[in-house]
Amino acid sequence: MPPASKAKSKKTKKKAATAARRSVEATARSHERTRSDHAREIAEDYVELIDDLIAECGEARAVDMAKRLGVTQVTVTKTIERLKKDGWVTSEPYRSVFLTDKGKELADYVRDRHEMVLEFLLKLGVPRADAEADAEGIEHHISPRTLAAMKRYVEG
Amino acid sequence: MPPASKAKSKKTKKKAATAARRSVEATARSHERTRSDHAREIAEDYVELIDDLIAECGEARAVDMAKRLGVTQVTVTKTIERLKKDGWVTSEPYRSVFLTDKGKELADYVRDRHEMVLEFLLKLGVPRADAEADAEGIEHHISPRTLAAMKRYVEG
DNA sequence: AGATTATTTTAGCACAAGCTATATTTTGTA
DNA sequence: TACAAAATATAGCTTGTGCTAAAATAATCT
Repeated sequence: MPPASKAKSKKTKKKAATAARRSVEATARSHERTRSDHAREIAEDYVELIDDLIAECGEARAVDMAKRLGVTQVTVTKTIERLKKDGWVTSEPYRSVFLTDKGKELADYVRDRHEMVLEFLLKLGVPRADAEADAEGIEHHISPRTLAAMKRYVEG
Repeated sequence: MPPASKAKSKKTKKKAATAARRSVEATARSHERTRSDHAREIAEDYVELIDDLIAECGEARAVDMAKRLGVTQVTVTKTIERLKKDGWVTSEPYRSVFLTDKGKELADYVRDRHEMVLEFLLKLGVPRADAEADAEGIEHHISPRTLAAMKRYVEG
């Protein structure tokens, strides 16, 4: 549990400074992003997983996705419906799931980004277990420019 | 739009390698985390904002929170109810919102982490606008150990 | 082929976060 | 002090992601 309850003095001044530094509009904008991008994050996770499963097993079946994602197969099916609606995947009843071209593109991008973030954290000195866990969480929020900066750090 | 459609060759081998490297259990575990931590993220955002508003305006009112978060006041009210239920804040009808001790602790932790992540990205060479946007997204997923590594980088 | 097993679908529920429209309460001012 | 404006609350809807239980379909194995 992070909140370690220490270092609570002389905070007030810092607070005001922080708040003043960024415009209200910018704050609202980024929070808007945060809020509604949850669906996009899930799409990214699914699409990457589907691509993995096709590479490993030759096909992506709901039951395997459910196992890997730690959810029920019903949840997978429903989400797949959404992804289909949004043009990331295709699937026929009782058949496995395939990526559209758009979906493949996303999967490739997501995988590269994931690997880069992980490498970056490792090189930064984060223990492997934490690095893997954090990479899962933060990968969705890494902009192309931040990704580029990470690449420079890893390669440089 | 990130997926840039290039570099799609010789991916297949890499995919299998990636998938094999991490255990199925570990993957499921982290996805579980991803899924249900959305509520925690929102709590962190609200708590930090409430703390900011109290520091700036003397009190945290729903209408100001709504403005900053880019949502309606109704949404704020409902979320505040949830936060109250979870012990982060207190509030009386038609009055402003206050943090519990637990809420203050969280706010302090979150603010420090946010500032560290932002400083880190800036030092890494990410342009300010991107750094600020990305910090909002990734801050919730930074474990204490990754935070420590960032601190070392910034200070070292 | 037929029965069993595995998988997928359907139906129906909960909860969180979003919205609009409307009612209520507080606040500020003529 | 009463009235208008501002803020908050309530009612009721949507969407997305969870769940369980039960029905339908596909696969498998004598």
